[in-house]
This record gives sequence, structure tokens and C-alpha cells, in this order.
Amino acid sequence: MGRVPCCEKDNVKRGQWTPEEDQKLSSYIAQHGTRNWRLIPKHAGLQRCGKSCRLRWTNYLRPDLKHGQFSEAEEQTIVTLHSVLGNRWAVIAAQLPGRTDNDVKNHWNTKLKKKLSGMGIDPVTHKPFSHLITEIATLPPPQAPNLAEAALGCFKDEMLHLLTKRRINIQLQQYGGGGGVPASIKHEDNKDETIEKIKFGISKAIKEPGMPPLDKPWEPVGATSGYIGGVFGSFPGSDNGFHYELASLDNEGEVSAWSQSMCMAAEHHRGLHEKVGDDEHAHDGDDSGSRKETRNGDSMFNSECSLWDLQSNDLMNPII
DNA sequence: AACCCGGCCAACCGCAAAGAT
DNA sequence: GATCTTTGCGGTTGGCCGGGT
Repeated sequence: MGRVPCCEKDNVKRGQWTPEEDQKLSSYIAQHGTRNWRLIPKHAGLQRCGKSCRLRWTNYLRPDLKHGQFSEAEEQTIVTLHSVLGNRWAVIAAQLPGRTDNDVKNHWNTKLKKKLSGMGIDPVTHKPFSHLITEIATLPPPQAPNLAEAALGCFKDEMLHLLTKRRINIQLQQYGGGGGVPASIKHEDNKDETIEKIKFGISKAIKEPGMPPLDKPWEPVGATSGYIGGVFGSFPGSDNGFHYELASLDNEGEVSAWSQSMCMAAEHHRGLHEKVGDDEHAHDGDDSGSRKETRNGDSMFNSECSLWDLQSNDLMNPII
């Protein structure tokens, strides 16, 4: 047999908490602790679900919480950890005293994601968009055009931002001084034409002699590409005249400390994934169950490539 | 002044692991 | 061991607010 349900949904209040409710909850927890969330609203005189009380306490009322702006150092920590851990908000928040997973998640979704996109870095993979385009371009037809279309759909906004707002230099030297540029892509200000430019660039890239053989399976090129200090380029070991050069510069044209840090995070991320990739290769014979991740991320940190090994000095709290 | 729009963030929802019976 | 609740987590939503028109 199990237990009784946590609360009857009909009889509970929802929505914003009032100061009176906050006061009731805080004073009850101060006296009795947080032992059983199901009973807390009942005993504290609140018409709330236990789950709602728990969230209110953990995300807002807890006395050890910080409520102010995120510092630059905190932002850097989030980006660095996100590049390694992905959307593991609870684990990331554990490294930021006074911040909750909800805080970190909201800050990421509203600020950091855009900040990275604005710098030309894909916030999901932490790779530069130019790198993604390069990877797509290494695919053989007919996949490449389809994927390019899909990617353009996904990254259209970010690409447009890059191409129209930031200092970006897409060198399509094969055009031969512009004479070979198709008429449809000559007007810089037109956004649709910008997309056409990207498509054209990708299709050109696919046809380049320096490109990997089209009849071979795709392999990531990250291991041989350079990406330091905000500048990224280009095809591995090729001097084929086709490359994207992407500079993440601030308004004054300088590479900011934040930008450099973000780029280093991305570089670190790339290195880690290579290492993780190797590690997973080494475990190819394992049964899948042994690699299954627990909610606390145990397996990640039990693996040969742990966050501790790679960044032990940066972590403030042990990850359980 | 009224309306619209986008950013922000608290709160909710649903799922899965952990724990209790 | 099976079943059920509790807890923790990540994704999503809805409302508030400020700026722009």
C-alpha cells in the first residue's frame, strides 16, 4: 500500500502568493522545518497545495536566496557549466550560492541565450553558427540542402542578427569581386536575400574541391577547427578561399572579456565533448543500463571524464 | 491617454527517481 | 517485489510591467 494523495486539487488556491501567505508559510517553516510538504499548508493555515508551498519556499522565501542581478562571474559560471551539462539547471544552480534552478533557467532563457546568439554562438551547442553551417556544408547531397533549409529555419533569427547587426564578414571570394554574385543576392539590406546568401554559400561550399568527399559519411570537423578569442574559421586544413570569419566584438570593436570568456567556454565545451566522445567510445561494449544517467548526474561524474577532472577549481559545491 | 508589444519572472504542469508502505 | 506517494527537476505558461507608438 502507498500513501494518501498530497492534496485535493479542488480546495486549493492558485496563482500569486500574498504577503500574508508568505508570512504564514515562512513562520511555520521557521518553527517546524520542511519535513512533510503535504502537511505544511494544512498546519500553516494555507489553502495551498504542498507542492505550491514547496516551490514558493525554495524559489522565493528561503532566507539564503539572492534576489539581485546576476553578476558577470555568475553568468560566466552558468555559460561554462551549461556548455558542459546542458539544461541541468539544478546542478548548475548548485554551483551558484543563493540562486535557484528557476533563477538560473529564467536568466538563461531571457538573457544569456540571446547574449550568446548575439555573439554568433549557438546557445544549444555552444558552437559558432559559422561552425554549424560548415558542418552542414560537409554533408553530401541530398541531405545537405534539406538540412541547410532546416537549420536556416532554426537559426534564421540568429543569423539575421549576426548578418545585419554585428560586425560579420562572410567572405564569398569565389564571386570574383561581385561580378559572379547572383542578382538576387546583391542588395545587402534585404533579409530574405541574406538568407539566399547563406544558402548560396552553403551550396558553393558543398561543391568546393577542398571539401571532404561527398560519398563518405559525415564526420565532425570541430577537432581541427580553430575557435579562440572570438574568431572562428574555417574548413579543416583547407585554404580553399571559402570561409566564414566571425568576430564577436562589442560596440567599440574590441573583443570583450565576457566574449573571450564565452568563447573559452565554448572551446572548453568542445574539448570536453571530444573527451566524452572518446570515453563513450571506450565504453561501447558496456550495456546501456550501466551508463544510464541518474537524476543527480551521478554517472556523468563517475565517468573517467568528470567535471571535477576538468574544472575542479571552478566548482563551489560538490555535485552529488 | 490608450493601446500594443516584448521582456521578465513567478508559478504551474507533467514526468521520473526516490522513498515509504 | 509491487504499488503508491513524495520529492526534485525541466519545460512551459500567464500575468505584470515598462517602453514605444
